[in-house]
Amino acid sequence: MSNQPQVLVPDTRIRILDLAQQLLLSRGFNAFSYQHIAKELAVKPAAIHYHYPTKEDLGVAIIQRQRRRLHKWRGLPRLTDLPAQQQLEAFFEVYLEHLQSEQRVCLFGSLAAEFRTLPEAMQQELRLLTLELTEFLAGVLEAGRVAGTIVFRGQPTAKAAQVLTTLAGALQMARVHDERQFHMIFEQLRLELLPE
Amino acid sequence: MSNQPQVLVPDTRIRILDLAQQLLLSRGFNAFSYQHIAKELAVKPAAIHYHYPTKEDLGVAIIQRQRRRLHKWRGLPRLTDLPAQQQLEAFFEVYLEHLQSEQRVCLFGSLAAEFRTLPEAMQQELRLLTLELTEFLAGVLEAGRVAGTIVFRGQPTAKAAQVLTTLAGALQMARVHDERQFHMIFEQLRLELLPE
DNA sequence: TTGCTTACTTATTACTAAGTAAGTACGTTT
DNA sequence: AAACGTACTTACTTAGTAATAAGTAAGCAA
Repeated sequence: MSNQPQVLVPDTRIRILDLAQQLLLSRGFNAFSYQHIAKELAVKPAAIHYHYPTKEDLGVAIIQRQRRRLHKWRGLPRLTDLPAQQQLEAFFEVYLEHLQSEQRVCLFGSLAAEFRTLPEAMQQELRLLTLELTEFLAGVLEAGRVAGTIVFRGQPTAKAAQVLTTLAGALQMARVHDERQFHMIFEQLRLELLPE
Repeated sequence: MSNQPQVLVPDTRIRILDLAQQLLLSRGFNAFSYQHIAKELAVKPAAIHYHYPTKEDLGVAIIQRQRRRLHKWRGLPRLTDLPAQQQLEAFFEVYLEHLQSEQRVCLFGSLAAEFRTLPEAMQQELRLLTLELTEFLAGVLEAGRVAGTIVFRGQPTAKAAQVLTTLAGALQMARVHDERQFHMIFEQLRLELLPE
């Protein structure tokens, strides 16, 4: 019996997933390889295949983990106890973190462009992720409008889809240009949704 | 001297550029190869290298042509003679054509995701293209607000950047889901900018 | 201690990528 | 008729790609 933490070096399986996600976000799914991962983690490419037999498996695992994280986050009392406009602020905060993280793109923004080259299972997972995101955001927007703290015209679902694509697009803009472009778009969004 | 049109079969150079753009838009820059183009055009890959020595040259040529088309379109009297809100409608029309064209993505939306894997010259061209687009759209929006036909809050440049990224994101959304998603976002945009 | 599992490595297969050098067919110019 | 330029093809190199098969070292379980 040892009181040494068993996970001083985190599970290779998770380190692979973390790095793969990082590479996916910064280069796209078709522009990273098992060799990239292997080199960085100082293992052989075959070791990656051991944990994720095919690249499709790896891609699906990345999206599924993000979906699990969303489900968990969405249900956190720390979040659900907040009024709608603060839930919206918290949601925006996630995108600001994406911006800071030097990857500057979300899963949707990263995978949508090469969508047609993705394995079917990844396409399906990505569809689910965006549906769940839209559904969540639409709920927040609707509650905020009822409470009089969030302002918009039209259907909550339509507005949610618009806000989501704008945020994804704004992160892409930040990558092509710089942070200032993102903040410009971001503040425009806030100005319209949350006027004091 | 023949009165037969010299370009019954269009220049291979142009056919390559057309097909490469189509492939770029539908699969992304890293997911198409000279072999794809060669097979489709029934020539050898080396023939593509003859016209575009490197893939970077080919990519740059695609973006530059799009910039030239924008410059030309922007200056057309048929467009410049219109009032601002109809210029905006004409601009929207271009994105609706993108949607119909079965590629369902614009150059920005296609290249932003894998931006960091692109050759420097392509990055520079893409920056120029988006700057020119934003500048044009900001002008239209400002004129429309002055004329009282286009409605928005904040700076024209900020609003233009927001509209542009929303349109790009909406096309990506259409690819991941379907046309209905695009129209939802698109109508939301029109509802806000052009209320009757 | 035997058997089995986990987590790999080594070595290889089959394929695709971009790019190049040398040659050729053909129409135009001189 | 000779020379030249254009637009290719043929044949190749170099470097990567995902994936698999076979082997191994360490640990646990009966």
